[in-house]
Amino acid sequence: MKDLDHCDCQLALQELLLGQDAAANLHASLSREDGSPTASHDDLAQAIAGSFAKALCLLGYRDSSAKPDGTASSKNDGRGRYKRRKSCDSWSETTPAVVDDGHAWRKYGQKKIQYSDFPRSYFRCTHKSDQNCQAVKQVQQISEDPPSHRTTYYGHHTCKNASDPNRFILPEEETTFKLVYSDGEVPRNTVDKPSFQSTFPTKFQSG
DNA sequence: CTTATTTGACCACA
DNA sequence: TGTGGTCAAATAAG
Repeated sequence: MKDLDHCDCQLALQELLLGQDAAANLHASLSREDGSPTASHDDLAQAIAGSFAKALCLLGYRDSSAKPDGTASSKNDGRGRYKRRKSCDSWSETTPAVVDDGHAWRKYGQKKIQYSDFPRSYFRCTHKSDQNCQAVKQVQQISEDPPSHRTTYYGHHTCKNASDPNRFILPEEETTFKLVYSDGEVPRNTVDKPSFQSTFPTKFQSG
């Protein structure tokens, strides 16, 4: 069990709630198989699995496959100055297909990984320069026959264009299932120390 | 034109 | 020195 700070707990709670929400969507979608479904069952199931995986990772019950560093080296000369900063800011999820998480990503690299048959792609937030959003992710195919892709996220979005994480709920269903956050806005975009303590659990008031 | 992707070079670290 | 993460020029797409 790792040390949990407030940020971890709140993010984990978010993910659990999102998973619950996605499960509700899936249930609704399954129980109305006469009409055209608004979201594929696969996507919803992936959303559920992803949310619980993130939550478990945040709570320290899963390895987030993090890199052991924390150094921010600097050299004014050339390229390649990089490195992630905190291992606890990363999590990964594995899905049969690459899913759109609702954020605007821009690919900035691709590498062949030694013990992997498939290359790894590197993405950063499109708003890295506009809004100094530090979110990056890596996507790598793991297997082909049972299609499997692993997406590893580093850092969270701080850009305002970040669409809500309930994106897998299509607009038609949104009015029915949308999570309502404290102020109608997801409190995820405070980088390190968000200061909402009591606002978060006030959702899901049936009314 | 602007914006995104491809791709090899560059760099830090083990 | 090998590996993997990032940069940026060239290229593609809108």
